[in-house]
Amino acid sequence: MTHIQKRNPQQTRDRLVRAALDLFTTRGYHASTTPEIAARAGVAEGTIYRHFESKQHLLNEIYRAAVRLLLKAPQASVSGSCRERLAAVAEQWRDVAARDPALIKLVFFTDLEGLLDAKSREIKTELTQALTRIIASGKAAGEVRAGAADVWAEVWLALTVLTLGRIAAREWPATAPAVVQVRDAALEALRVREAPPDVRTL
Amino acid sequence: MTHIQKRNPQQTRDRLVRAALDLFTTRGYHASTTPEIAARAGVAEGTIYRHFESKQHLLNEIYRAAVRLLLKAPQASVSGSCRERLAAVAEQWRDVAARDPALIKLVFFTDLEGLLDAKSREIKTELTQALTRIIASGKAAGEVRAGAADVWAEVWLALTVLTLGRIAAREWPATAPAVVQVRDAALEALRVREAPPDVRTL
Amino acid sequence: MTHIQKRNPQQTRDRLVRAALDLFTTRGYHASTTPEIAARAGVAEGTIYRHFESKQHLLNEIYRAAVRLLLKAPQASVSGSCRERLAAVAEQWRDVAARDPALIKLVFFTDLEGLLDAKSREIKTELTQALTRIIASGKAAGEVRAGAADVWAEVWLALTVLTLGRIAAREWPATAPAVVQVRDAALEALRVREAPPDVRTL
Amino acid sequence: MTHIQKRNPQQTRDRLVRAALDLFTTRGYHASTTPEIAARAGVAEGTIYRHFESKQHLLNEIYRAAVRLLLKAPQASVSGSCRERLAAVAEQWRDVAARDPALIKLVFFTDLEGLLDAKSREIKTELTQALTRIIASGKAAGEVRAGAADVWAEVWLALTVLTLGRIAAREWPATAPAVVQVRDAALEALRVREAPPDVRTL
DNA sequence: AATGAATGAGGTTTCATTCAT
DNA sequence: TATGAATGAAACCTCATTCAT
Repeated sequence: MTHIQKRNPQQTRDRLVRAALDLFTTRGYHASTTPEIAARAGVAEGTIYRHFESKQHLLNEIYRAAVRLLLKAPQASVSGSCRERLAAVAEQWRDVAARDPALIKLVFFTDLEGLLDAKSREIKTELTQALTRIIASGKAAGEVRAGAADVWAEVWLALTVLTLGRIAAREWPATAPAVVQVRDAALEALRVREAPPDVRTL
Repeated sequence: MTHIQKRNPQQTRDRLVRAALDLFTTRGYHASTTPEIAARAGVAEGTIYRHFESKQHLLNEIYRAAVRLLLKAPQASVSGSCRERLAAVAEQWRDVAARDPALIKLVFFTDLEGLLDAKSREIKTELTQALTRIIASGKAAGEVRAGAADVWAEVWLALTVLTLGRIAAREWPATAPAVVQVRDAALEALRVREAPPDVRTL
Repeated sequence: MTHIQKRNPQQTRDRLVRAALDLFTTRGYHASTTPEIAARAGVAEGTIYRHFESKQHLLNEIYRAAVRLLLKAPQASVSGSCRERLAAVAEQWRDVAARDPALIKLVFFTDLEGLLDAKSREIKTELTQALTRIIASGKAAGEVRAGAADVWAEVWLALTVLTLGRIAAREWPATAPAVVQVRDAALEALRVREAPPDVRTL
Repeated sequence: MTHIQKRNPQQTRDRLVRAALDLFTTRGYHASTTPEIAARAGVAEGTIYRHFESKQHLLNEIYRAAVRLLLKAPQASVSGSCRERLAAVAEQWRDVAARDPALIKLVFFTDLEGLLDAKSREIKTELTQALTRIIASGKAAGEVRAGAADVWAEVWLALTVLTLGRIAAREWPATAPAVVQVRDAALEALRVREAPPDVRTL
């Protein structure tokens, strides 16, 4: 009667993560049911609970993994001018959006109000903080227009996310003219310049 | 035994709309139950269905009313330079955000994936179209930087919405420096200038 | 599709209480499922939750009602000798056992470990306390053998409950010789005598 | 990858029995899950089913072992007066209660309604029968008050079990005054006397 | 004999909706 | 129009049991 599939447990977990990610980002969290998730992963419903404490824990684990992936970009980009560093982050994120749109949708386009736990909320703020640090250093170097660094971070993020959303939705290819238009608009908004010649070296 | 409240039917409907709006924008649609909505409106559960076909119809009616309200701003602003018109729209929307934050949250910050009907999706596109028209006219007048008008509309909207969200969340007062910073950034991004002197008039 | 039964809500509640009482005392709490309870009450499963917060609350409400009923006996019996008062309690409880065996089974023969809430545990101790008070007054009057009153209460209760169980199980009629045998054994165990003549009156 | 513990199979079985006994008597049968039992026994979930057909079989085997142990006392006590024999049984059972409270709890204080199989129910009746035989012989010798022997057996058992419960729960030490009080009350209830002088021997 | 991932029936509970009053 | 008890499908989750390893 019972047909037990033997599989590498990591494999099962991965299938569940993928199924949940896809459903959460298309239907939303509440509209994605555990039977659906299990069916899409090709496992029994109970199997979900051998790998995750609850549906909400499943969401949070996926969410944190996604944010952690996005955090790599600003964390890796430590050298170069502010402009170059922001460009590097945007480029890597566009790659993610093209390769795995669901990740982008989960982090930036899914309403997770009241579903994220403390750890998830914390890592989420790290994202804006990482951007704020890049811009703050750019300000110190005179590359950025006057204004609060965290606000500039939000401005840049809002416009970058606009692009990511279209790429993730396959509405814009990653190389569309609109992508360049928005990217330049973001830099223009902050008036991020190349580092000016260092006066002291003269 | 049953205690029937005699009330102006419009009043009852309004109370339901307000209750639903508040709940949808704080808890989200799925997490807001019809018993809760009725309780907050001070009516019986069944009363909802005297005024709305279903919970989803209720949402759509509220949504359309909200978008219609926001549409007033671009539709009213028919004269003046592009810069002036955008400024007028932003100002009116900031007023809305300060006065009735839930409206802003519903339209711009609530995930309504799969819940909106055709009519709602249609009126939503009217919003960006109205903005696009303003910018297109600005482009014709040479006030806006090169680039697709609908993309500029999205850029301006993304930054304006960023501000509205903070105002609606009571995180920024409508007159905060950050509001000015973002507003100017948006205009700078599009490089929206005052109308240049009309050569033909010389 | 849906067929809504209109009934007096109190009636529905009573039917649920009766169904749950019967099932809890025959199958046990855990083995009685909510579908079974609803079916036996002739209502839909969801109806349970309009009347009780949860299955466990349902149990506790029934439990307290049962104990409250049993408490009436010792509370009513305020006058007379200790022997008479205990006899009165036993008689009333035997009536309950004959009339509504499930009540007796729930209070004395169902394992409710970990299922009773604080209020229920509290009212349960009132039962032994009420008995202890009767015996303590008997001791003061010299009607009861030496020994801790609360222990005598437990002894009397153990033997009375033995009888109640058989009556409730319909194994003994309320008037069986065994009932008399155990009742007298209980009184003998405590050596509950009629009140001796009050020396002071001589 | 799988780590197989090599152990004496009897040892594994014993660990499972102990774990189940402990859990069944603290949480109850239904509230004790097989994963919990396995965890407490330090074995894998599946291992339970190498030693027992099912959870219910496990319960029944434990139950019968427990009753068998308790049966030793009345079966061993074949000589002496009725009073002495009952005293011997009680003493041995008090030892069990002090040494292994779970056994006492399982047999006398756990609701096993609907869980015991025919064999278990049968051995359980042997317990009262053994007591009944002791009392019947006492009656024949004129040591016990008039009344049905099986009822006296139940009376004596009810009071003895009262004591065992308190000892098992560590609420009374085995030598508490209350223990003596209840023991004597039981004997008094039956009016178990020392054997009267045998008239025929005069 | 032992493992433990997988199963799936079935548990409790929620909630949008209905309809007799 | 309003009520609110009733409905029942369906949600999330548990857990005794199986079986490939």
